[in-house]
Amino acid sequence: MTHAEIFAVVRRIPAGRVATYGQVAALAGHPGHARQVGYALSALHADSPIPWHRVVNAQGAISARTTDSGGALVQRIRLEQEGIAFRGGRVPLKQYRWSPDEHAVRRPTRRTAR
DNA sequence: CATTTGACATCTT
DNA sequence: TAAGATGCCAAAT
Repeated sequence: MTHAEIFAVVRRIPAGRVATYGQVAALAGHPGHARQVGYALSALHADSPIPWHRVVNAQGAISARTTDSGGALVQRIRLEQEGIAFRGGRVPLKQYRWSPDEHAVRRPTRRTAR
C-alpha cells in the first residue's frame, strides 16, 4: 500500500460527503490500516488537489495533528462550505458518511443519535 | 540498513 | 461513556 493508493480513494469522495480513515483504507484494499491513511494525508499540502478535508476519524471528528498549522480549522471551514453541518464539533456520520454505493441509500435511520 | 515518528481504529477496564 | 493500551505500515533520518 502506498500513499498514492490512498489519495486515489480520497479523490473519489464527493463534495458534501465525508469518509472515515478506516473506510478509506478499506476502499484502498487495506482494511484495518486506517492509520496509514492519516499518515498519508499528513504528507499532503494544504492546497493539495486531494480533498483531504473530507476525511475524518471514526468519531466524525477532525483529527488533531501534532504540528497544528491551523489545518484542523481550515478543514472544518471547508466542510461547512460544502454543506456539512457540524454537531457538537462533530460530523453526523449517519447523515454525511459517503459510501461507494451511495446510490443505494444514505442510511435513513430514524435514530436521532444518542 | 535500523530506528523513530506520524491526520487512527478497536478492544478492555 | 471515557480513558488507556495495542496493532499496523511507510517515509524520513
